[in-house]
Amino acid sequence: MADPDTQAPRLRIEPLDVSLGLRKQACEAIKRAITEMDIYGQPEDIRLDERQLSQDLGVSRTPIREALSILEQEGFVRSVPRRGIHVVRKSKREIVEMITVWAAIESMAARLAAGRVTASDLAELRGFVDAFQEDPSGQIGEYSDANMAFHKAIIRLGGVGLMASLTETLFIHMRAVRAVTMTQDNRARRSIADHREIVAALEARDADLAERLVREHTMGLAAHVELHGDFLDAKTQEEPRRRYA
Amino acid sequence: MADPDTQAPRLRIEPLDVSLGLRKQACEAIKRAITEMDIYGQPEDIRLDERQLSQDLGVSRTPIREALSILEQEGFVRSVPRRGIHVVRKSKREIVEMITVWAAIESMAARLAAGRVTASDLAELRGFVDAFQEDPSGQIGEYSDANMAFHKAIIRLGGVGLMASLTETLFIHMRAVRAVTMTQDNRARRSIADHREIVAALEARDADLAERLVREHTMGLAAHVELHGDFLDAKTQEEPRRRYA
DNA sequence: TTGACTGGTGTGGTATACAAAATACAAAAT
DNA sequence: ATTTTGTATTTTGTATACCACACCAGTCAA
Repeated sequence: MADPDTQAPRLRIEPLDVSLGLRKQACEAIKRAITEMDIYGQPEDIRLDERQLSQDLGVSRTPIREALSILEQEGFVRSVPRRGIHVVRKSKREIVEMITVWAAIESMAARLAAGRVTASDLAELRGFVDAFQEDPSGQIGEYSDANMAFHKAIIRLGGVGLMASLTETLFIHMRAVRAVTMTQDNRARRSIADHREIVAALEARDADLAERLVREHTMGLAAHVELHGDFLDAKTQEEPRRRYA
Repeated sequence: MADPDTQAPRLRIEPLDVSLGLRKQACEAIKRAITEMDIYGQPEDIRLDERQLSQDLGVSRTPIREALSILEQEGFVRSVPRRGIHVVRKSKREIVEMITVWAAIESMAARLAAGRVTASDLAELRGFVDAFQEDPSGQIGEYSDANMAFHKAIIRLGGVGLMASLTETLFIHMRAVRAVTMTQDNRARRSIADHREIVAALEARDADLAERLVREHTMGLAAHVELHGDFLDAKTQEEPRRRYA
């Protein structure tokens, strides 16, 4: 009798989301605005004005600040006391580190998934690769989405929810990078081939192989960024000179 | 007199920590209080009162709330709108998931470290294991610290800073668990043996072996918690009955 | 002309006040 | 006696006002 929802058929009333936190809404809105903006496009760093945001979103500064706190903790913005809040521009090194962590997590997920995948799981994975020809150069945008979905699926199939939530943030940060790297060096084409191998390894329930393939696949991206990702650091804008230090 | 710091070499005055963000201080203070408290000791969930905290710490509610936002994002507390803020009690499953992610990250770190470690790094690692006899049962407390330091060192030697910051939070969460599991099943003794093997693998620059050993070592802890960690879920306190659904 | 100082302005940090919501308690009715 | 409902209290969420500090520009002096 502990769960009133299952004991009798009653009105199915979903809790109205209006009380689901005004700060979360602000957080989502700002995060969306940040991710949709091409951070690495313009060289000057983007500054966020709390008062501007508050009157843009129609709420007071308080929820804005709480949202920005969360965003800072997630690494999207950086707040220097009394100096303002800036959208962070990840350095090449930071991107490479994020990819490395991603590789660590997803390869472990692949290992775990090898002992758990069902036939329908495998079918789903194949759907992400078979929808494209050997050379998806003509449909980079679509393939980028399918690629993302493939990797997310691997992580999900590992069965460890924490992996999914941790990589969520990593993926968002790398959104801007993926679009560029995908077009370079025939990466999309190689990516498909790698993915096919990974699915095969999972189908064979070969945990060691699946882990190795995923790791090498993703670390390949890391190496690629290490080599060709200098555009990330290129236009490093110097701070306008700080009074201290 | 606008720029006192660069004008002349004078007293090395570090900026008053009060200006270094009052919210960070509150965050640290609350986090410390949480980690030092034995969460799994008493069955009822610990509720945090904003006003109580604000007058305990001598600041207003605003920085407290921002600190709690961060702590929630880090998974230490959970804030249900209009219902209060509670210290989270990790379930067995969540602990196992955290250990799994830890294993993923640290095994990758070990792989990377195998190609980077210097002689002094190895000496440092040996210091953490050689300080104890084969059976450190008599000094569980000290060994637990050394054990933690060993794993942190592995991650640090991987050279990926992001790994260190990500696992930092994981380690804090598992603090309470480690103390218990360490005494069970001769784990401390086995732990030392495993660590010696890991150091040997790193010394041999065997990346595959180092990765595997670290993974199996840590996943062994996961399996152990899976088996014997029921005390985590045992006293699951029911909420005092909510008016809605 | 150039340097420093000094005010002004704008921004973020903090505190407080107010409103909304949920729980607890009590009273009344069945 | 128990349950339900209304009220009061507690507590969170939001808004606003104020303050401190950083930057900037203008001015004065060397």
